[in-house]
Amino acid sequence: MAESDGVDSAGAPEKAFYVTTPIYYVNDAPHIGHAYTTVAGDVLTRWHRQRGERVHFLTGTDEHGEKILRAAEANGMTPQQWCDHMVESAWKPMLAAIDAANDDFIRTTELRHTGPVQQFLRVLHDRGEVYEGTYTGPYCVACEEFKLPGELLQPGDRCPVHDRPVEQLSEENYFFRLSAYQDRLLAHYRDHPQFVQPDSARNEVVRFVESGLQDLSLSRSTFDWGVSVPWDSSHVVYVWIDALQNYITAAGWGSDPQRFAGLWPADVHLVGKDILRFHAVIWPAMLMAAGLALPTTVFANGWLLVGGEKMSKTKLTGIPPQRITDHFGSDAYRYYFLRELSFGQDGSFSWESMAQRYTSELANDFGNLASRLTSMVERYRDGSLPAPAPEPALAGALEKTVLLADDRMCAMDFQAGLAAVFDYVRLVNGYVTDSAPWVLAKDPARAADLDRVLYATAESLRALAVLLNPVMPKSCARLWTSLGAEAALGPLAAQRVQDAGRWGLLQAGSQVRKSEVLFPRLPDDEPAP
RNA sequence: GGGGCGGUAGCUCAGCCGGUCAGAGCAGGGGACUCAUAAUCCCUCGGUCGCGGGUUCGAGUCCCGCCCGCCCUACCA
Repeated sequence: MAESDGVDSAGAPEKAFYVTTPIYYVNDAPHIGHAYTTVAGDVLTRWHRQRGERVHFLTGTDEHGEKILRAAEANGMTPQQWCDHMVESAWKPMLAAIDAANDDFIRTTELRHTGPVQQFLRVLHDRGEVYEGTYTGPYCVACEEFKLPGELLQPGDRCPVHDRPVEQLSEENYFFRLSAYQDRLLAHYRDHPQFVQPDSARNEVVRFVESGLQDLSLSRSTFDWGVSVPWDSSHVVYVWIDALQNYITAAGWGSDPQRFAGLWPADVHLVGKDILRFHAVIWPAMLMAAGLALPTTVFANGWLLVGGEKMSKTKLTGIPPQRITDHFGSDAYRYYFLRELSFGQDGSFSWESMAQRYTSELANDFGNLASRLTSMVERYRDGSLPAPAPEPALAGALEKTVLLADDRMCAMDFQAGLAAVFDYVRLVNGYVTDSAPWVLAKDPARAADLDRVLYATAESLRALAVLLNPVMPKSCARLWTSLGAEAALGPLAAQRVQDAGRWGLLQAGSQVRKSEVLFPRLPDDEPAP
C-alpha cells in the first residue's frame, strides 16, 4: 500500500483528515464531559496518524458574549484579560492533563478569527442571505435581558431570576434566512446518511427540520463584547454564529486559501449532544449560504452521567479531569472513557468502575503481560530476543484483531475497537500460560520451543504497542523501549496500523529490558476532593 | 401535547436484514500454575431478554397497546 508523506503525486498537499472539538466557553470550568469529547478527537486523530494519514486536530475556546462580559466585570478585569486568564489557568492545563496532541488551538478573540468572521458576514450579506428585522421576545427589565420562552416560570411567564412577569420587547436585529434551507438540509440528510451520527441524533435532527425552520437573528445590540457586524458597528455578531465559524477560520478561510484547501471540509465535527442542532442545522445552512462545502460528519457524543444524573455545575457534579488523571494518569483516563462508554450514547462514570477497569484490564491483563515477557526474556535469554518464528495460533488472531480494531476505530466505535485489542491481550495471556515457558526453560532439549514462545509473546506486544499508542501514548512508548524495538523498526510513531498485524517484524537480538511496570496497582479508594 | 432513544444475568453492556441469540466482561464459587504488578489460566453459579396482545412453522429480534427512564421541542456554551 502507498505510504503517505503528506504530498500526493501531483505535489499538492494531500487533504488532511480534519477533526474538530467544540470550542469551549471559557466561563465554564473544564469537566470530564469536555475532556471526553477532546479525548475522543485526540484518539481518533492519533489513530489516523498512525495509519500514515496527514491529520489535523483542532480545539479551542469561545470567548465572546454577554456572560463573559459580566464575569470579567465581576472579577475586575477587561473581558480580554478574563479570557486570557481562563485559557491559561483552566483550559490549556486541561489539555495537558489529558495529553491531547491538538495541532491548533483557536480562540475566537484572535484576529485570525474575527477578521474572517466579518468577511463571512459580508459574503452572506452580499448574497442576500441577511436582512434587517425585528426580534420580539420575553424580556426581564430587572435582568435587562431577553429570556427564552422555555425558561420562564409558569403560570404567568415570570422571570426565573426575579420571579416577576416578563414583558414582550422588540429589538432591531439582522436575520439569517435559515428558513430557506429546510428542503436543502433535508435533502442533504437524506443523501448523506453519515452526515449526522449516531442514528439517534440524526433522527432527532431530521424530525426537527421537518417541523419547520424559522429565520435566525444573528446580531445583538444590547452589549458590545463580540465581533462587530461589518456594515453596522452598533451590532455584534450573535455568539453562536461567531463560534461556529472557528472551524473554517482556523483552517485558513479568509486568510490563507492554500491552507484552507488542504483542510476543508472537516471530516468530523465532534460535539456534545446538547449542541447538536447548531452543528447539524444552522452550521450547514450557513455554509450552504456562503457556497462552502459541508463537513462530512457531525458526531454527537452522549453525556456522562454521574450517580445517574447529568453532570451539572450547580449540583457540583462537574468533575475536573485532573482529579482523575492525578490518580490514574492520563493514559488510563483516555483508555477508560473510550473503553467503558459507547460513544454516542449517554454513559455513567464512577470512580469504582474506573478503578476496576484500571486494575483488571490495564494492570493485570496488559501491564502484567509485558512484565511476564520482559522478565522471562531477561531471565532465560539474557535480554536478547530469540529469532522470529511462526506461531500460527497467534498470528492469525492478531491479523483479525488489527483489521477489526482498525475498522471500529475509524468508525468511531472506540468501545468495540478497544474490546477487540483487549480480547487479543487475553488470548496472549492464555497462550503464555498454556505454553508454560517456565517449564520449557528447565529442559535444554526444548530450547527451540522456549524461543518460539518468547518471540511470539514479544511480537504480540509489539503489535499491541502500535495499536494502543493512539490511546495510551505514554505507556506504549515505554513498552516500545522495553521491547528494544526501535533499533530495528524505528520510532513507535512511525509504525503503521496497517502493518501491525504482520508477523515477524521484531528482530533477533533485540534488547528486551524489564522496565518499571506500565500500570502499577493503585489503591481503589477515591481521594477526598 | 409532539418527537427521539433506551429498559437483556448482581453490575456494565453485545446481540445487523426474525430461525444454536440466550451471550461477553466484571463481581461470586471451585480448581490449575508460578514467568509476572498477591498477577495469569481453566471450570462454574446465574437471566420467563420491562408488561400484555398480535404476525409467523419460528420473535430480545417485526406490528399494536401499556409501564418506566433519559433526552429534544429554536436562538441556554
